[in-house]
Amino acid sequence: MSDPRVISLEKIKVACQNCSLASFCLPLGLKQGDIEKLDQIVKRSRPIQRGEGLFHIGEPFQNIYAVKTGSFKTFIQTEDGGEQVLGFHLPGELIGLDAILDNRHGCSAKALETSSICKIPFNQLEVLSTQLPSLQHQIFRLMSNEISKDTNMLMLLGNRSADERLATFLLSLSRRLAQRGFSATEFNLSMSRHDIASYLGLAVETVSRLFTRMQQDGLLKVDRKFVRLLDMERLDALCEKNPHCHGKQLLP
Amino acid sequence: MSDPRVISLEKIKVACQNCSLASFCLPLGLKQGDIEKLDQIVKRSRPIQRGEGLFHIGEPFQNIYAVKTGSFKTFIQTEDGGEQVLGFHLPGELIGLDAILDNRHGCSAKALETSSICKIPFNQLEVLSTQLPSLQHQIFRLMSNEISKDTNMLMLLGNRSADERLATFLLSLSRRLAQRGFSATEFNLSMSRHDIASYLGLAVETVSRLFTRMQQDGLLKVDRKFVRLLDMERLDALCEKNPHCHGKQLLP
DNA sequence: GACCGCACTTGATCCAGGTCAATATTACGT
DNA sequence: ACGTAATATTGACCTGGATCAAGTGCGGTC
Repeated sequence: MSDPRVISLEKIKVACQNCSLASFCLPLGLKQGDIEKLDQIVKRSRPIQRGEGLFHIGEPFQNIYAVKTGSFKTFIQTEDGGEQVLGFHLPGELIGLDAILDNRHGCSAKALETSSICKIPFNQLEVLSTQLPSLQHQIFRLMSNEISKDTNMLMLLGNRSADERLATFLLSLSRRLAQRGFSATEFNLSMSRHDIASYLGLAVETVSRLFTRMQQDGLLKVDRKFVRLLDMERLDALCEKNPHCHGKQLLP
Repeated sequence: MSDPRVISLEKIKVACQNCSLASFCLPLGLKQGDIEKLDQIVKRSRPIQRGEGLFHIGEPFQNIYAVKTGSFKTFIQTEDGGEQVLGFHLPGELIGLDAILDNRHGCSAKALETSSICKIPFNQLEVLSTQLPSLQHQIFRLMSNEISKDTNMLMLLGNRSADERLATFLLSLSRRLAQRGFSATEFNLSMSRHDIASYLGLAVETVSRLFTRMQQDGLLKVDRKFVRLLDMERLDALCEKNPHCHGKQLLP
């Protein structure tokens, strides 16, 4: 119908009503009419290039962000010039929830690839959520999820070996991608080895060695950014062998 | 006036209005009348003995808890019989916020000493907070605080040495106790060495050795559970030397 | 297509902190 | 007061993963 060379503005302006991520994101649990009200305060932005920042630590807090496409990392700069990566954010996940308390961002966020985002002015969201109990409930749920995600991460960093950490990380990505309709066994890592290492509390060299060793062991195949998980069984075993989490999985 | 041998029921039934913790806890920012409404859904409990559990991982989520006196730890049992400690909770801090998402507790909580708590049915709190915007706001703030607390912990576990971790932990305790009107330099550790080690991702032996080494270095004095911080300067230096957090301090 | 720069890999070495084992100290029940 | 169990300290040793130091290969530029 339309010329495929022309970028459709419709695609950028997808409303919450039609968004495929609605079932992970703020609209979950809302009635049709309520989604429309939410939709009116959401600002959809032009694409964000790889490496471009979303907000910087210390900046005043105005908006929370929902990833629409692509991926982001949140991080804190260390004084020696390094970065501590705090999290990776896939479509449907919210960024900025840690800033409510002191009205200032507690970390920085930047795009790992060309991405797009929905921007939601938090004070408007707060007002709206007093009017829509199910919206309030969903915000509570998402914040609660953020908290349990972090505590899982604590478990990971607190008492797991390097290979267990990497396996857990890969399976977490796999699961989140699968939820969003992508392949659970083949995907591209949008983040660098450095980012992965920092996130998992390891050295880059260790991550690199682990990838090659896991490949030798037939657990996976890795080529640059591209990963194919071959033996989910044994990868799972690496993750589950430790904590007795009553069916909980580590990492979101 | 009253017989001192008789335990005053008044003391147990302190209402939010008179509670000294109101400035950390849910009532912060509420008008007098609104505090009274909050007060009506809060259930105050009999004292809880050391070692007694508050809730157990996997149990259905009904209430959130605010520590009134004493202290608690939250933790997850590992299958080898050990525990991973997720956090310590002082008066005015909330427990259970991670359970909202899947309506089940994601960790267990138990008292570290004889303690008392306020129990708040979460669904009633949710209803009330749609009516009281400032209550909703305070819940958002407290949850946000929980998130940034955890991300700070990630930084700590991700890239800090053992002595930096212990120093950070001690100063965090010190600051939180001072906020609550206790001494910043002298206090009792209600948790065991084991708990501290688990929380900081270290071995018990390491924690023990660190205490003695820090004592030799004149940083502090430790006798069993009792700690006196002697050289705040150098303890601070141990914490701040690493991350460039724009004035943020690690740990709550 | 040749040069450059950066991300990644691989190898060699080292050490912080874990593990194992032997006391020491305290808390607690009888 | 005593015995037992839990908790904490101390010492000796070992190892996982950090650090240091070369390579290697890919993507971008002119």
